[in-house]
Amino acid sequence: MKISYKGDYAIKALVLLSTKYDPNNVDSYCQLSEISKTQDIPLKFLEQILLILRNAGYIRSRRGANGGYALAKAPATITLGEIIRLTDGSTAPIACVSKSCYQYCNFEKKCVLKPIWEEVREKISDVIDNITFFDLSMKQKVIDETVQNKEMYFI
Amino acid sequence: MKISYKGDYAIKALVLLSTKYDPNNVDSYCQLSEISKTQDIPLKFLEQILLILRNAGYIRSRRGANGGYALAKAPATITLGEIIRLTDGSTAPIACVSKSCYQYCNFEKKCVLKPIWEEVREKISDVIDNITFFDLSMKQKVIDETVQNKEMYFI
DNA sequence: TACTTTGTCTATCAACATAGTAGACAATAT
DNA sequence: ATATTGTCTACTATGTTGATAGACAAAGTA
Repeated sequence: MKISYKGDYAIKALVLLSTKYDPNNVDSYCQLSEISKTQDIPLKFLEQILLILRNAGYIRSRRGANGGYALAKAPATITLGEIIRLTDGSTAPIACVSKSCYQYCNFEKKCVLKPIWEEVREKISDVIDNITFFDLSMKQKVIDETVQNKEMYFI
Repeated sequence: MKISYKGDYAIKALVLLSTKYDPNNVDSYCQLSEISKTQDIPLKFLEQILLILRNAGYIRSRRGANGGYALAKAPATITLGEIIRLTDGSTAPIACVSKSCYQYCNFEKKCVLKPIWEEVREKISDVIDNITFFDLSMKQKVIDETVQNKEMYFI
């Protein structure tokens, strides 16, 4: 599994939206330009990525003044793994052991490698499918507070 | 970590050479054409891959009639991980957590993702760095015998 | 010696993926 | 009306992958 810039950017955008997630305030949107600036993501590239996330139902958007993007579902219901698969495709090391993009291979039944690739696939899934954007947003908030405190010492 | 055809072919060639490894018979070489046919690898592509393996010291070769390739070291001393890194580069999910191809990232010190990518990297290494071509060749021999026995039942 | 067999090395190439950029358009708020 | 903000499609530069081609070098054999 390699994380592309597209995937990395998608995750960072979702982490930001997760820290701002508030089901009681449905009219709060985070703008493209803000995400682009704070996460250091090329604006027009980010635009395309947010479109993918919106079309997949993870975020919703509003046009016009005071428009922007917001999470469409609770952060705890979105796993890191599903976002990676959405933006970067299969997380398996090779197509013959992929659940999402399986491709048949002639060697399959007498292959010494297949069980190994399956093990790698499972180990990766164990990590990324058990982390939600709620987990990430909580950790991000802690980091943000720590950085803010450190900066205050300099005043 | 994605295994490319190049990596897959390199591993399959080395598994074959490992099953034929015999330190007592230094004059036994396995020919390019045989590896190509039995492993279903395009001959000219395989040639380039074997060149990489030879230049890295994993195999040795002999030209001319009865020439070919043979392992240059004991299968037990070659891990799956080092061959993957040789042919496909870093096995880390992202450059900022790669040991072999590390690249600095501005976010590093306040990144919620880095520890996760490190965990993924470690889980992958746990698998591929603890498997040697001796292990693979032993399993391959068992498979070959089983397949042969099955075929004999049809006679 | 001449010839066949086998590996060596470098160049080239088509197809695809990645990481963007550009610009016309649509909706919303004031 | 107008400014603001997201939408959508097209395009492009660059690199990687998975090969293919062909001239060359060495080793064995008649």
